[in-house]
Order: sequence, then C-alpha cells, then structure tokens
Amino acid sequence: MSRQRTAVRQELAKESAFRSAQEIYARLRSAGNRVGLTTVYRALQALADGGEVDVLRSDDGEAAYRLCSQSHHHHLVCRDCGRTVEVEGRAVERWADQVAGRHGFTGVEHTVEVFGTCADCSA
Amino acid sequence: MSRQRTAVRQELAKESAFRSAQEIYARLRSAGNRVGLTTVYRALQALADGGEVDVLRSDDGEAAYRLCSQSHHHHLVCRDCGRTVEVEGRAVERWADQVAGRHGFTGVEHTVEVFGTCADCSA
DNA sequence: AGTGGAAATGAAAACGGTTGTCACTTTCTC
DNA sequence: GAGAAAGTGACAACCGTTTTCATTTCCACT
Ligand SMILES: [Mn+2]
Ligand SMILES: [Mn+2]
Ligand SMILES: [Zn+2]
Ligand SMILES: [Zn+2]
Repeated sequence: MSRQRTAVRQELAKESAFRSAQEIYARLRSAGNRVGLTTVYRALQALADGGEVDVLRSDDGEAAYRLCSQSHHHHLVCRDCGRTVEVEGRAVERWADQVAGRHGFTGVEHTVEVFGTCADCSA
Repeated sequence: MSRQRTAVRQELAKESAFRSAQEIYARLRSAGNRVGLTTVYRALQALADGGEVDVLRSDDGEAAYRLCSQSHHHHLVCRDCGRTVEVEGRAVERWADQVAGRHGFTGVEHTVEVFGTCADCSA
C-alpha cells in the first residue's frame, strides 16, 4: 500500500458521502499531499475492485466513490442544498428481492435514492 | 414535432431495450434518415424532459434511453444481457414517502433500480 | 547493505460521450 | 405570404476518464 493510496483511503474515511475523484484529488492537494490525479483514479479503481469502496454514476456522468459501510443503506438527498441523510428500511429490501425473484432474477442488487427538499430549504 | 424528432421516437418504439444516443443515430442514418447526432441528443433530451423516455447511466458512463410507459415504475435489469423488466410496487413508494416525511423532506421523488442475472443468463 | 525485477507514479496526450456555437432552414402564427 | 419562433447540423469545445511512457519507489532475495 503506497503513501498515495493510503492518503486516498484516509480522505475517503473522513466523510461518508459519495465524492468524485476530482474532489478527492483537490482535497488531498490543498492539504499539501503530493499526488497525481491519475494516481487518485487508479487508487479508487483498485479500492473499488477490491470491494472496499462503492462506485456510483451520478446523473451528469461523473463517478462518485464512497468507502463501503458495513450496513446496507440508502440516501435521502436534498435537491437544493445537497444535505444527505442515510436511511434504511426492511420494506425496500424485501420488495427488491421479491420482485426480482418473481421474474427469475438471481444475484440481486439494487440502488435506491430518495430526493426532496429538506426542511431548512423549504422554509 | 419535427421530422427528426418523430424519427427518433419511432426508432425508440421499435425496441424496448435501453439504447445509446449514438446507436440510435447510427440506425437512423443507415436507414437513410438524414439527421445529425446533435439533433438526436436534443430529441432524446426533450423526450426525457417530457417524461416520455427513461434515461439510465450505464457503468461506462454512456447514457441509455428507452421509451417508457406513462405510469410511475421502476426497472429490473439483467447485468449480463441488459434485458429490462418494468416493475412497480406500492411498497417502495410508501417507504420512500414515509422515510422522507420522517426527516422533514417535501416534494419527494425517488429512483429505484434493481439489478440481477436473468433466468436465461444464469442458465 | 546491495541488486534486479515488479509495481506504482504522474505529467502530458489521447479518448469518447456529450454539449455549445452559430449560420441556416423549417415550422408556426397571424 | 411575412415575420417570429423553434429546430437543425457541421464543427469545435468541453470535461471526466484512460492511456502512455519515462521515471521512481517498493520488495524479495542475496
Ligand atoms: Mn437497499
Ligand atoms: Mn421505464
Ligand atoms: Zn436542503
Ligand atoms: Zn440476462
């Protein structure tokens, strides 16, 4: 594990939100860390391959990375300010498994994101 | 509705699978249809904004488009062959509304995608 | 310690899907 | 029909990501 990869992992550990490679690169640099953008991409790729981080495609095509949390959960995101709440619920999990099983699908995974306007922003 | 947009919609109607803008452009051209790639993108964008087509980000970052039925629904997608089943379920809808309301969020929307290996592909 | 091969690094260039530009054409409205 | 509004498309720009390749770092084994 090189200095740079360790730095990327540590940076990821600071926040539980999904963040882009470029954002992580910028933070590392502004913290005085000497690292190249290419290396950040490679580190994230390697961590994703090893199952240590989740990768998500945002709507604008940018990839977002997050350290894998042990418990499975979803996100409630404010459209205006971006505030994110981590949520979980048996109901969705069961529904996803059932609907997939009903159609003969195996190895089921799912993505669920809920969007809205948070209390602060609607005030 | 221009000739080109009509052509894009008709092309989408030919198949129920998700297809990329470039693929639709290529099909239209090889069928002798005079249309520009930019226009195909704009037509798909307009159809998506109007809720007539679903947009999906594939893992490689390319956007995929498909005509969709007008009622709210979600997708069950085969990881291997891309086969897609439209599914719906009260359970998810209720869960999304509840979890958002519990955190004071309003104007709730959500995205739900279920992935797995379809029966054909696991055989 | 010393050595050699494998792996990692990073600046720069290339890549590829998508979007912006702008002169031009088509369509709509009166 | 005339003028306004919307749409078109070749081309260039954009931007996140990947490839390249010369250089550096790491590491297993003396
Ligand atoms: Mn879940
Ligand atoms: Mn659909
Ligand atoms: Zn907010
Ligand atoms: Zn399949």
